[in-house]
Amino acid sequence: MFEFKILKRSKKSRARLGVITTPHGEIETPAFVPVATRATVRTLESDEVAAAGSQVLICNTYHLHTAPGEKNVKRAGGLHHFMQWKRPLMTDSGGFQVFSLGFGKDHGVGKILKEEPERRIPEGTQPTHIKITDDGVHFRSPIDGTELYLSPKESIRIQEALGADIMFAFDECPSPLADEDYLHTSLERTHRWAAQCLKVRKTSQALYGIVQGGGFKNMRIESARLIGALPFEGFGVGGEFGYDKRSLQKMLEHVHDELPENKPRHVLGVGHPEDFPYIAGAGGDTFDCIAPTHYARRGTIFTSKGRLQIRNQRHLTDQKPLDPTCSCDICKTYSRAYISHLMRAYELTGMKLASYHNLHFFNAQATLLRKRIQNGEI
RNA sequence: GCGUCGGUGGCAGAGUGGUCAAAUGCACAUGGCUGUAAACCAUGCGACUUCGGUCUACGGAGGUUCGAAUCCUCCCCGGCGCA
Repeated sequence: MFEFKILKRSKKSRARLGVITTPHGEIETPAFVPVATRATVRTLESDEVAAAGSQVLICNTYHLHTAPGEKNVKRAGGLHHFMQWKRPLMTDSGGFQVFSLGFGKDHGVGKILKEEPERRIPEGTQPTHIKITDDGVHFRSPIDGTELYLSPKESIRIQEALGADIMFAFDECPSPLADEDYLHTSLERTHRWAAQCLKVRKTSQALYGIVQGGGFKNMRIESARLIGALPFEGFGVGGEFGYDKRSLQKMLEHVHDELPENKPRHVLGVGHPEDFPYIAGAGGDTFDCIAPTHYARRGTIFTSKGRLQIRNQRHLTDQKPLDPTCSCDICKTYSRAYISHLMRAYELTGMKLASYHNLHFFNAQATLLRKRIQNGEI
């Protein structure tokens, strides 16, 4: 059972309000999707993640395959039961790890660049620690060196064992440093893999195809047409899109214009609070980002007035909540002084309180986003 | 009182004649982080600067030396031991 209903289309933009129905309930879209890589939104219990307003999480095939292994997850009754999360779940395919553990690690870059690089990765180059072939990817765990192989078939097999409501096709998330020829070859491979994923699937779990194409409009459009024509239940848009928010927005618009409009679109790995309006405005329905929890553990608090480095000494005497306008349990209960103290003392509770607040903030921003679309503001 | 060891930047702690504005760690500050390799990474951290340097600093005061955080003398302070 998988369904996407569009409740309202914006007259101002490509934004739409919708509901995705899954075996584990509904997702009001546009929705923010917290990242639970290893079957946990770090530092938080599943019911806390739900209490913070999260509708759906995305777990990771590569990491769960590494530990504890899909067999153990299946034995535990599947991901939902394993982590005691009762709402919808997605699993990312491991395609991002092709980048993050490959060229990303080699060059110390994330998938988003700020400016044009001096050198680009030519076609035919292999990352240092992993090997990308026509059929799949040979990984080596950066933690213990364990060898690991993922392919469309393997990824789908694992994702089916994990049992999330929504799976993603196995792709290559290309490095933002890849040159045009590299991207062409990679895109072709990702397209071939997409068809293979569809072919080998055995369950009724929804499967999203992934559009790539880097910062090249023609490749993005080509990819969107090709992937969009395949019988996926929805679509992910991955990789990088250029050097600024504006080009990201434009590229999303081009891609979404080519995708079937009655199916949900997920923007992979993008979603700082300031990104929400244009992601939705470009026609995105769901989007995930590690930012709330990732930043929280480093002391960066997201607030209605921007970011806050809670570890700074000055907060030690500040009795205000993290965000005076926030309605979360943390802001109702604890002061900046307390959380600053905990973070400075490396107390785990500090990371947890910060994570909860940030997560709540992101979810609240998504709620606000829906309201604004409803009101015709976006 | 005698003996002995020691007093170095916000803290801890290297250095024991020039290559020392002084290792390293912590603390602090700034920047980065967008499908989690990440409770992480990078930079700065005496003052002034035309960024080439200049000045002030290693308990205090003198001294030796071309040159002292480093050697000598006295003083102050602390640990330990003996009275």
